[in-house]
Amino acid sequence: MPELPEVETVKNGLAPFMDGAIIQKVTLNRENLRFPFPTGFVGALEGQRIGQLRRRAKYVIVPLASGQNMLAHLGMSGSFRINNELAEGAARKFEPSKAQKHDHVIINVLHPERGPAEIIYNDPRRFGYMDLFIEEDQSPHFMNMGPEPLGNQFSAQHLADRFKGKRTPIKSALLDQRNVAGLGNIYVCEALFIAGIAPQKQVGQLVRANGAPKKSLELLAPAIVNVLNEAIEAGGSSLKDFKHTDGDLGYFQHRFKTYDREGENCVTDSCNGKIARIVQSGRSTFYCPKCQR
DNA sequence: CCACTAACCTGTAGGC
DNA sequence: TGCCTACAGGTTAGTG
Repeated sequence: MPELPEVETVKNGLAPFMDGAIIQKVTLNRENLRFPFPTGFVGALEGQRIGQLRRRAKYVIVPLASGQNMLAHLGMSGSFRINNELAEGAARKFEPSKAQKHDHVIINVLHPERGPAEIIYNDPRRFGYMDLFIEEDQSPHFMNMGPEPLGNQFSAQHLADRFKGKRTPIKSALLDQRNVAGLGNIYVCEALFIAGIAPQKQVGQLVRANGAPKKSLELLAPAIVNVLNEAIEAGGSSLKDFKHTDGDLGYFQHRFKTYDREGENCVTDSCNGKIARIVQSGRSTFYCPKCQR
């Protein structure tokens, strides 16, 4: 599930309980998720004071006083939930939460203001994973990764540089984390709709001979930024009060213009087209064949 | 290097 | 109710 906006929301939901807290105990209910936990994983975490949580692409990063960082990728179905006495509906005195199916990791933290909490990672499909790293640019997870779409390294020109002379369909190119980090199936469909670009369009066709981005590519970069920012805002509104984060972090409702709307009317006023679904490199693409060329 | 497929794993929705 | 198939928000190993 989680793409950049969801991971940002998860990070923001965890931060009030984890930033500045001490990790008291880490429980692994199995020895691997998608990959084995790294050797010494529990020892590297227990006893550490946590710095300020951050996000890179679809990873939540937990900095530790030791200089190491823990990272978590939620895969398709990963989520965190928080058990803390401040959370709505929780017992007044902190007590361990009832175990649920697919709870794989439990991190007990003690926060100086919010007291003890359990941070529980649940992941039915186990496509998620956790790892440790010291330097971000030396970690294999980040080494070849493209820029943050919400950072200042990202622009239409950056995409033009990556796309020049290539014949990859734009849909696949935007899912490729080396071009731009953090996009997934939903927000790629949404951004292409906003920019009016057909998902099959070959990326080289969006670049002029002199290497400058064509008009539609100029529209795409801000479309990506806007789609992500709006989704983050929608997720953020569900977190306004951390007392309501008792449930899962990782899933929130958002209205999409194309995603999962096969056969429905295009939302563009002047368009009488219907949203189509095609399959590109094994994944569903939703788009309006009339608006997107 | 490029483009595509299969694979990882479990749950759920829909057809019959 | 049950059985079967298709599909799900991500990544990566392998193929040609």
